Amino acid sequence: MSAAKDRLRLWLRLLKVVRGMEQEVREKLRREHNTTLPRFDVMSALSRHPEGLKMSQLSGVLRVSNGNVTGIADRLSDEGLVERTPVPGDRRAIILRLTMAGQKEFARQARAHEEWIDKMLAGVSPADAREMAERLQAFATAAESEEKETANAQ
Amino acid sequence: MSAAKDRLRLWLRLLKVVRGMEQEVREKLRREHNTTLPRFDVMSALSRHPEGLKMSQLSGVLRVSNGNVTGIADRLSDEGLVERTPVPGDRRAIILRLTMAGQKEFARQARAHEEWIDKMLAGVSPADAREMAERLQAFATAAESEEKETANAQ
DNA sequence: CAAAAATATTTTAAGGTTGAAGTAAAATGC
DNA sequence: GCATTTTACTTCAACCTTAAAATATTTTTG
Repeated sequence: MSAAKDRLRLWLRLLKVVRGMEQEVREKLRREHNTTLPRFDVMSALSRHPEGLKMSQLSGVLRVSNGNVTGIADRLSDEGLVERTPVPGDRRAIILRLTMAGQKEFARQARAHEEWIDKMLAGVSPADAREMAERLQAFATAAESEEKETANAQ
Repeated sequence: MSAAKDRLRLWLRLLKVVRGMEQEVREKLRREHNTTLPRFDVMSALSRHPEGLKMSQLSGVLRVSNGNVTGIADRLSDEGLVERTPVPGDRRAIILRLTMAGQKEFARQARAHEEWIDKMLAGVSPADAREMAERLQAFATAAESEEKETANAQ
């Protein structure tokens, strides 16, 4: 009976902590790097795929809509941080890739980002961090399989 | 040295879990209740304050900008779910309050919301939920005092 | 092969979000 | 008391976000 309340309380706490930290990251990105979290996320995904990603792959990885990525790519492209190149053999598709300038800029941002997080979570010991990460991992996979089951059940 | 990496990993995991759940909640609110998370949040805050809240109190509680609440209140008001009443003695201020219809509608939504969360976190035992909530609480307060210290240091 | 279906992306409309600028009213200071 | 500052709120411009519609291209199918 109270299980639901305990879980709800956990959820509200998670939401509060994550939103608070996220807001701080957004503000620092804006003030210190003149960018936004969605832009950072896009560049981060691209930096993990130096060969570039198709628009649809990118929106898949980031779990956002296609149209969303279009707009962000437009703006990053205006600033010369990413480039669009055609996919040989499929004239519908486009590959998005960090430019040299984009790689450099992202490296700077990522360094700062890691420091911010380290400071924000300074109260969590590395061991605790590893343990909690593992537990969250368990949720995530459990939640996903649950989701699939529900989807299949319909 | 690797402490920063451990904390970063924890952060990315937290972000992933919370974003995933949040997205699911958003979608369910949209599809099953024809509303949005920000609207739900506003109504939730108002339901905890039956006497109503001034616009500025509301944006303070929700930690969003003033202008933000204005827009959401406009739309909720159009649908008759909240009402604005003047504050006697201060013609600048406005009290926002759930209407009867708003209270009823929010009660429905909150019931469903609690169930969704309970299902999503079904893999977490009540005891684990309580323990994690407590730990997160510790972060939050630690992070806040850290923030204040940094602010003071400048 | 031509019609139909599927795929990749962009555009659009509606809402959410912010910081900054604008308006109005109240409080403060001289 | 009146000028200044502060407070409460709204408006604005820019960006993020989505689902749905529109475009263009490729694949499938009859």
